[in-house]
Amino acid sequence: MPSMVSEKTIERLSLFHRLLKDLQDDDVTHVYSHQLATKAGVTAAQLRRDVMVVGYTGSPSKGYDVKQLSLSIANFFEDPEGETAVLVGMGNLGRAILAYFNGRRPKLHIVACFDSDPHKINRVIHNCRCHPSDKIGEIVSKGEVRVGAITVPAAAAQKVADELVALGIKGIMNFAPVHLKVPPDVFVEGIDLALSLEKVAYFARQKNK
Amino acid sequence: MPSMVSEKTIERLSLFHRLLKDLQDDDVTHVYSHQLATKAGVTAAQLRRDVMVVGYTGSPSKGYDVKQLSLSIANFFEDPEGETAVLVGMGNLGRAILAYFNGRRPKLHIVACFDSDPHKINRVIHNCRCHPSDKIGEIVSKGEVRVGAITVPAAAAQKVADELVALGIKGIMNFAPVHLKVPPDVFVEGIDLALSLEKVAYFARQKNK
DNA sequence: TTAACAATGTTATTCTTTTCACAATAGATA
DNA sequence: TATCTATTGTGAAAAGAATAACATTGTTAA
Repeated sequence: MPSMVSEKTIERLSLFHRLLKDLQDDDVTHVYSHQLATKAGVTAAQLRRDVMVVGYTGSPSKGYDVKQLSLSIANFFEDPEGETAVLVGMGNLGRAILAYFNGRRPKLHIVACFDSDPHKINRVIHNCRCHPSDKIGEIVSKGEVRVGAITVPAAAAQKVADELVALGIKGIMNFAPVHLKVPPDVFVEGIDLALSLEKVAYFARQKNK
Repeated sequence: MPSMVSEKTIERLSLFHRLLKDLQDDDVTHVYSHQLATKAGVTAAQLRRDVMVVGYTGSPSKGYDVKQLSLSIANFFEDPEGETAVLVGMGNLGRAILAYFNGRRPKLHIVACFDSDPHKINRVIHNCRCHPSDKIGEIVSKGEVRVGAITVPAAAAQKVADELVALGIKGIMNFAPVHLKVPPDVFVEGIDLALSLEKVAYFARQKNK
């Protein structure tokens, strides 16, 4: 792979991809950068710059061909058949995440989930049987899954992360409010709801003065 | 108010604040920038730079006084008694968010929640009675609440946002996968789980090559 | 008392990301 | 066909964020 594409750009491309799919559903065939940009909440210049990295090029008069650009982005992302993932931590948040992803279009499918609470073991929640947390290594074979989500309490998160890494997982969505230490070949996206809320509250206070 | 502090800095300060409270619970009285930085997953230089904005200054030999710095950050954030918020959308995610915030330390408390599904109306979930979505304006008086969370389907999100804005809300956590159009005096934090996951999957693929 | 040390506060530098600006271009119009 | 218009692709400039560097300072120890 040539150059490293920034996280921000990947996020936006993913967003554009979704919007383009929506447009396709509405049988729209062409779209201008500023139209798509408005939907995405970014500037047209930014969008064009992002589109550069996928190599697709539009027409000055017709704008972008919706289908072609969508295909180009998908091709850039190169995820063939839908990805699979595991989820550890079947609390309120874990179950919601599970429902969120396994409910809608099965782009990504959570194939196994885990919890340390014996009461939850073997219960089937949203098409997913719950296994004991300490059996991850036995149930999921190494290299089988590339993505994991952690929705356990903060105190248990690092241990879970270590196990996932040992399993060969290369990408982690971490909902636990702690910084995870992982090897450099593992990508961690931290989603800290309490922090986000704190931020919103701060700027909300700022705004009404 | 003097200068505008960046979102990133606010996030990190909030994180430091949390870590400092944990340290206080463990009766730690002093901490060095590099120690705290390690826990937070940032560099010491960055931490020191962030701490500058709150005006507190540590000692070259003892480092930071945990209690004092914590207080300084709290003071900088200037949220007096705990903030209140409303939540719209009592689906899986909405309920999880509700449990997440109303369960733990009641820094922020969700005081009212709403859903358009008649079956959910008047049910009490996690200490919160569910009201009809179209009655927000009647139940919450204008200016009473500054923060709102949106966990409704994408198609309904903008309408809900408009109502919240009319209510005088200045900060929104938006979990719906759409860009919200709001006046410039309203802050929106978009939390798009599908997008985050897409990003994690992308980098996971990148990492194992 | 003074020198050595280790950590801070802050300035300067580097790096990254966004915005600006405009030449190049494809189609529409006369 | 030639001209006009609106949009793209992209280099250059600007803005923003992270890192590095270092003078300053309080404490310890000889």
